[in-house]
Amino acid sequence: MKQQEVFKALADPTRRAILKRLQGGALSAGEIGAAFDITPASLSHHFAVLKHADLVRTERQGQYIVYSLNSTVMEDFTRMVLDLFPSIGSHGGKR
Amino acid sequence: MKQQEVFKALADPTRRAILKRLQGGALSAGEIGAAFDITPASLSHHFAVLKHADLVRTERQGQYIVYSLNSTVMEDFTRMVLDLFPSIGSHGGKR
DNA sequence: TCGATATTTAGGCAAACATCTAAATATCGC
DNA sequence: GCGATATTTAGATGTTTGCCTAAATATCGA
Repeated sequence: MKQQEVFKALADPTRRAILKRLQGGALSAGEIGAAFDITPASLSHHFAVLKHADLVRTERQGQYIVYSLNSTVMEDFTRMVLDLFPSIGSHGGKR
Repeated sequence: MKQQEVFKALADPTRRAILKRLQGGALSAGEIGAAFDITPASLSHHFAVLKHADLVRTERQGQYIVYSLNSTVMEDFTRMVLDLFPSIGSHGGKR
């Protein structure tokens, strides 16, 4: 995991909201963008950051490009946070 | 918890290293800074960011200013990450 | 193939950020 | 109180970030 890239990616509220939206399942760039008041170009920039951090995956489906979460990196990140903040480490555990 | 402030604070590797160092217990600004190759002024800036995010507490002890972790906010943050990335948590529900 | 739709890339700009030096503030030991 | 030590504040500088508009690329449907 590119730890630094992941932290930087998560530092922006729009990108966190994108990840939240993707929790319900894969969505095209346009479907994601409908919830945000920024231009498609700016959205695309955010997608690039998330992709560079390996937090999302893309797949072209015809006319659309579909984004989905990369749960592997997200799990790695969660574990890393638990390591940085071990006070809560007993919480829940792994599955 | 000031969620955005916490994410921004954690986006910098020096600040994450500071938090790591504090896991062993409270340390003065100088003791923390000994591990980093930046000026005391820059260190102080990082402390200010961490403090603004409520991740650390300060207490003057005579000549020194002693920093310690604020475990409450760190636990809140960890829970929030588990909520953002529910795949690993045992309690993915909202709060 | 043409025109419409979806998305990214390129280029530019203002705001935010990390760092530095210099100066200010606070406390200690003498 | 004075000088030394510890830390913060102020001001400046170069870099990064996030957003925009305009243009490019890819795919679809007729």
